[in-house]
Amino acid sequence: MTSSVWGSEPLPRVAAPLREQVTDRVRAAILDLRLKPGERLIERELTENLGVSRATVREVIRQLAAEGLVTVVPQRGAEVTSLSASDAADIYEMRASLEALAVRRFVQRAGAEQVRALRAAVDEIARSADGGGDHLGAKDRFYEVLMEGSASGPLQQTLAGLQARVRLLRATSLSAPGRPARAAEELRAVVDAIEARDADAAAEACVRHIRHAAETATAQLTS
Amino acid sequence: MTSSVWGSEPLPRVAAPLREQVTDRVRAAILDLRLKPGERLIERELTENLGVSRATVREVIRQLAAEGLVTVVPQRGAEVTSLSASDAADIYEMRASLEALAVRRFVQRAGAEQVRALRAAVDEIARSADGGGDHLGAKDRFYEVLMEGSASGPLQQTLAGLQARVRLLRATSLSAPGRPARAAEELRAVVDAIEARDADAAAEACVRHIRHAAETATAQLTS
DNA sequence: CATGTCTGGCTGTCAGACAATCGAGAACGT
DNA sequence: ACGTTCTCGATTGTCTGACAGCCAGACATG
Repeated sequence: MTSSVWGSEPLPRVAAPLREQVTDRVRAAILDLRLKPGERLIERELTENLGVSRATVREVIRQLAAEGLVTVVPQRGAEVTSLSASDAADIYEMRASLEALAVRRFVQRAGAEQVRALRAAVDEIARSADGGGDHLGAKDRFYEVLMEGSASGPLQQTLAGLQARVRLLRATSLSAPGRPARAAEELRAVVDAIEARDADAAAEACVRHIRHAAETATAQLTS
Repeated sequence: MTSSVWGSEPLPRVAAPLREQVTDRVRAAILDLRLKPGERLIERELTENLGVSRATVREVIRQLAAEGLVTVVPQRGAEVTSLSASDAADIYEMRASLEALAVRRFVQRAGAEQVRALRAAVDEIARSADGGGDHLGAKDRFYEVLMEGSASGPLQQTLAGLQARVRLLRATSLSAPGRPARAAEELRAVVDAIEARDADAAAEACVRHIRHAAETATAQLTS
């Protein structure tokens, strides 16, 4: 490959179109619960608060709708998606299946460097679990590495959508005492299996992790 | 349920927003290969051919991009997605996982009436396999019933996206001689297990079916 | 032949406009 | 006082027209 001279391939596209910056802003607002589930998104308000035209706002809303973060009701507009308990259960189950797949792909496709990065990420999570540190951010980095290494566009896209929706619940599920530490441990098991290049064990550990997350989350939800 | 008075639930939404009609048209064009993978979608052309404004066209494109049917390159516009062999493999694997889940949900949630409908659908597929009939349409109906009975919004949405992408390949994968008949048989096995309310067996049969489909498809692709 | 320049074709974004529709409150009849 | 109908403001759905910026390929130049 001649690409090794210039770093990585086609060029990761730096200059973000305005529409994407706006999408990110709104998505962040939703995930931070500054916009709460069920709340209506009025186009005019968004144009004013974000300083962009209505056309742009509408494209952004469609984008977020496709990600499942907002729900559009014809002739009434968009509101922040609020998930039913059964939706939540299904989403966790889907995540379990697909992340297991992602982990398998990681074992097949990732290089030694990426395995190291994943190990580093899980260590960071563990550190942030007991003590200080940006736990959410650390987890994000973990998944970033995982997706990068599994090298599958379709998987990445789909899982991103699922994860975003999980985060609509995460604010509650994370609050369970002691959960972060155990989560870190479960993820460590995944990485252990990956380092041993044991795809089956890694996938299984991954499923176990998400099942646990789902349990604590739904426990919070129904209480 | 009071809904039995008025037929089925919230109201299936009859008057489709123009945007959705257009989306359907373009999607159909892509799946029929009237727009071939790699072909560019020029906004102005679409506005003329479809008789709608550019704003509407752009929202449609974003929608299809989210479904994975078109790929947008910043500053260059959209083109029909062309899938790599590895993408195809991943998509089939994802489908296997998620449809297995859907089948499980169907076993849990579907009523006797829906099981009957599913049986009818698979019979229809078998009939269309050897002889005349709309094979594609029959399969669509099968999945429609399956999704309806599994009663999961997230699952339905995600699987719809995957299926659409599979169809980008299906024109080739279906051409394998004798494949329709065996596909019908595999699906019958799924329904058998469902009728026996054996979720595990049903899920397994489902995975087997999609693995086979994936094999014949990729065999065609790499040849 | 390699390099620099120009130009047409598209996309990205904006502003403003108008009809259709929904929801809530006002007006009404009983 | 209560249910029904009417009315109106708020919002979405869609269109038109416009303009700047970017990209690729044609063209000119040394």
